[in-house]
Amino acid sequence: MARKLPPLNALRAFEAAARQLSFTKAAGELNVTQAAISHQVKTLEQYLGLSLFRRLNRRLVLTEAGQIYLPVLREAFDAIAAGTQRLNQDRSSGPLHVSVLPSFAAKWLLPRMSRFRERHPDIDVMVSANNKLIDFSEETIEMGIRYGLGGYPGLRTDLLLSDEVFPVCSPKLQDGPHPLKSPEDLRHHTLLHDEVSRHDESPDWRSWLRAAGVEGVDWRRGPGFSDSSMVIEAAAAGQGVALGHRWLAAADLEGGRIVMPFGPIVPSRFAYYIVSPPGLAERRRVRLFREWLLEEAERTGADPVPLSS
Amino acid sequence: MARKLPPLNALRAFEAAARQLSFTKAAGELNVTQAAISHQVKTLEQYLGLSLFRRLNRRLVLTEAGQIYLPVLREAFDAIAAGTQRLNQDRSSGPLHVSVLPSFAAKWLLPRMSRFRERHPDIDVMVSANNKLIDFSEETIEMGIRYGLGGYPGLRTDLLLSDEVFPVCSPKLQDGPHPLKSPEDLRHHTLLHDEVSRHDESPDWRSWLRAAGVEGVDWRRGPGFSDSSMVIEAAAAGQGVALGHRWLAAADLEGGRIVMPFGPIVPSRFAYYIVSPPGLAERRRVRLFREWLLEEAERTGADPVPLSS
DNA sequence: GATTTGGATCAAAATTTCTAATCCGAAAAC
DNA sequence: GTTTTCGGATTAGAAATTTTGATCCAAATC
Repeated sequence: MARKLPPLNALRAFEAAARQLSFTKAAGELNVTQAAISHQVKTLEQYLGLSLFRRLNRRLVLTEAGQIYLPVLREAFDAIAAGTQRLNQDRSSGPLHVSVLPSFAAKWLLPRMSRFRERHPDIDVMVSANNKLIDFSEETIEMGIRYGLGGYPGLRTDLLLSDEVFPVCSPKLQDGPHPLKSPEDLRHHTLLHDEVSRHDESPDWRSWLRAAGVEGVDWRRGPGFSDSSMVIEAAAAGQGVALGHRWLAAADLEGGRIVMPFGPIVPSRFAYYIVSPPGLAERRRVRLFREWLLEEAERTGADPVPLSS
Repeated sequence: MARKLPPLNALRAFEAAARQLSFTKAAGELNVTQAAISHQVKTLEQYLGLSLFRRLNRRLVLTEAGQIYLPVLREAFDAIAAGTQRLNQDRSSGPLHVSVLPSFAAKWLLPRMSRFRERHPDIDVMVSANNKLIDFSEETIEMGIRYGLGGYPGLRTDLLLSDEVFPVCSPKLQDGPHPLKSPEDLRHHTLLHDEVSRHDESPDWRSWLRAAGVEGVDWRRGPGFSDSSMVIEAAAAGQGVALGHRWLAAADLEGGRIVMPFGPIVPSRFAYYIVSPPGLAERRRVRLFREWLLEEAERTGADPVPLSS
C-alpha cells in the first residue's frame, strides 16, 4: 500500500539537471545555486544507491539508470504541471477578480481603470472593494491590493506604491479664524482619524506628531471614520484636519478641494502591495493587470506633493 | 520553458489526504502528524488560490478542483514509484552484494552464513570484505555492515549489535611466569592494538584502562595490527594481551583459544549497524537478509561473555 | 601559461517542515 | 441531554532540510 517515493525535491533537481545536462543551467532554471543542485542530485543518488550521472571533465552524461529515469520524471512532472493548469481553466472564463480596499479603489484605482480598459479591451475586471483580508482559497479572487508591511507568506507579492502621510484640510479652514500655518496651530482644530487600520504600526496622528516633533497636541481628540477616503471627504468638508495618505489625497489636492497647510511629509512603513496566489500569478490576465498597475504606479510616483503656499 | 510546479511535498500530502479522505490517515501513511498534513494542504490551497477540500463536520469532501487534481497526482506519483522500481531491476539479477569489515566477516558473519543459505537457497550472497567506507552510488553494493556511532545521513540504518571490550589473551599467557590476575598485571605484558579504527572515539586500550580505573600502565606500548581479527589471532598466539571486541572474540573464547583473564567488560559506544540506501532497503532480498541478520543478532546477543576461571 | 568553465565540498545561514499542545464543533454514546 | 470522542485548525517553537557563499580542483580554451 504505502508507496514509497524518493525525495521529491531531489527528483525535480535531477530532472532539470538531466534535461539540461548541466547542473549550472538547472540551477538557473530552478532559481537556486549550482551547489544546491549538486547536493540534491547527490542525495538522490545516495537514496537510490546508484549514480545517475557520469561526471566527465567538463560534461555530464547520464548513466543508464539516469537515462531510464529522466523520461519517467519528465512525463510525471509535465502531467502535474498540465493538471495544475487545468484546475484554473474554468475560473478564467469570468472577469478578472481583484480585491481592493474601498479607499484605494475610490481614490486611486478606479480613476485609472479606463486606461486599462483601453489597453486590454478583452479583459473584464471586477473590482471587489472591501476591508477584510482576502482568503484566496475561499473566493474566486485572483489578485488583491493590500495596505501593510509586506511579507505575506505563501503569496506572490509586488510592491506597488510606498506611502507618506501629512496633514490636509479644506482651504477655507486653512485661512479661517484659526489659520493653519505651523503644526502647533493644530491645537485649535479638530483632528480627523481613520479607524480602518487598527494595526499597531499603521500611521496615525500620534506617529505623525511624534515624527514632526510637535508637542502639546492631544492626538486622541476628534472623530474617526471607518474608511480612509471618508476622512479625506470630511476634511474637504471643513470638519477638521485629516492625516492624508499620499495616494488617497493626491487627486483632491490637485483639484484644490483640500490643501496641505504645512509639512512635514512623513514616510510610512506601510505600503500598497499587489498580492496573488503563486499559482495564479502567471496567468496572462493577472500578469497583464499587474504589469499595468506597476506602470501606473511608476508614472504617478514621480508627481511631487504640492505644498500649499 | 520554465515549467512552474506547485510545492511538491504539499502535493504529496494532498494526494495522500485526498486518497484517504482523511488528514489523520494521510498523516499515518506519511509518518507525520495530522498537523503537518493540515499545514501542507493549506499551503497548497494558498498556492493554487482555491480550496481542494470542503471541511465538513467530521468528514472531508473533495471540491471539484480536488476531484480533478487527485487522479492527476495519483497517476504521476504512481509513475514515479514504478519508474523508481525499474531502476534497480537489472541489478537484482546478480547476487546480493553486501559489504562488511573483514574482521566482522571472518569472526561473526561467515560462520553463520550457512544458516541463511539454508533458509533462502534462492538468494546468493556475495560478501565484500574491506575496510573502506562504501559509496553506495558508485558500486553495486546494496547493503553494508558498519562499525561506528550510527547516524549515517541519507542511509537507512538498523542497529545490529552493540559492542563491549575486555582484555583477552592466550590461556598459556594467563598462567605463565607473569600471571594475569588483575588489571595491574598488565604492566608486565605486551599490549596488542588494532589500527583499524583511527576514529577518536573508537574503543582502545586507553579508554579501557581509564574505564577500569587502572593507573600506571602505558597504553601506548606494543604492536598494532591493521585488522581487528588479527589482533585476536596475535593474542591467541601468545604474543600479548589484546583488547577483545565482544563479537570478534566470542568464537575463540568459546573454543578456548583465548580467555578473558579479568574484567571489567566495558561497553563501547561503537556498534555494528546495517546500512543501505533507502531506495534499496525494501527490496525482498535486502529485507530478508536484514531480517535474518537481526534474528541472528538477537539469538547470539543472549550469550554471556565467559569469564575464565 | 593564464583564464575560464563546471562540478564538488564545507560549514554556516536560511528556510521549510514538523511537532506538541490546545481549541473547537459536531456527532456518537451513554 | 450531557459527556465523550473524533477529526481538523491553529500557534509558537523545535527540528530538519535546503540553500548559500566561499573555495577547490581539473580540464579546456585562449
